[in-house]
Amino acid sequence: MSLSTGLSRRERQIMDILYQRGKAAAAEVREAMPDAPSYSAVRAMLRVLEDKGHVKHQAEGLKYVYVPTVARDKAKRSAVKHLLDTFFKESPEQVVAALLDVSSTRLTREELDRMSEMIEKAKREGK
Amino acid sequence: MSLSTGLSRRERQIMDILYQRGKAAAAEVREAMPDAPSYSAVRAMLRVLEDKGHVKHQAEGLKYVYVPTVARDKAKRSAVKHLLDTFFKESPEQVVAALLDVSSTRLTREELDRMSEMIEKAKREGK
DNA sequence: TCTCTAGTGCTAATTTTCTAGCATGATGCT
DNA sequence: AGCATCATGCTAGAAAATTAGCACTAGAGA
Repeated sequence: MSLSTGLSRRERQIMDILYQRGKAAAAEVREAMPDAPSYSAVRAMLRVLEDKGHVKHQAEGLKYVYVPTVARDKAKRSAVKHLLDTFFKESPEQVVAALLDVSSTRLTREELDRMSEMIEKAKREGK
Repeated sequence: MSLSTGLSRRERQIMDILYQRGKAAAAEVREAMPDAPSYSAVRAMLRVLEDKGHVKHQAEGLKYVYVPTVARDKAKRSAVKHLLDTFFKESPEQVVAALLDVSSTRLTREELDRMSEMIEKAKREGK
């Protein structure tokens, strides 16, 4: 089942954090969670996620570090798809508007240039 | 609490559907749900969502039609923000790459042009 | 060595989510 | 009128998620 519809509330929070950071130990995950529950609770949920196959762990030094099993890229793609389906079905180009809107202060000239270039490339290829 | 982190699995599914369609009756919501549960179950969840303040209902003809309380625009914006935080923190321009990738077949020349135009505008203004 | 700290595994119990089912009222048809 | 259909409100119970707590091990320092 898809990440966006198959996970419980807490599980989703945890997966989001793991995708943000790439990997994280239980304590780290806990700190990043909204309304953080107990450390035990977080560990238990990580174990459940591991049972379900959504994360795996590696021993790193003395502690466990958790990593999503489905590659960041794949998850990213399906997140974008889900966003499109939910909010931008009629007008995908509006994603760009939203992007400019949400992160206006952060976008540098270089980033904007790279965006232009990608679109120009798509035009050339699509033609 | 934010839509993306505050809702249970089923509640989130329902909200997604309502945002997709703008509004929907219980039966409609049910049909659109993955692993659709019983009709009663859906109605119960809509009631809970209404208690929590996430949706409201209007009588339309004989039946109830449910609508999200937070405006589509606001929800859209926060969904984009969440996507950025989770997957595109370092390189927001990659959203465009993902967009082109995911929906490559669907994008028309006109849509690409509009995207270009938005970016050019941002460049002019940001300069 | 003894003790403190920081990890782990496990489990029981609470809370929330999720579900089905029943009773009721309105509409439309024969 | 009598009946089928489709809507609603409500509630009890099952299932899943969420949580805390206890027992244990390894390493560091006095």
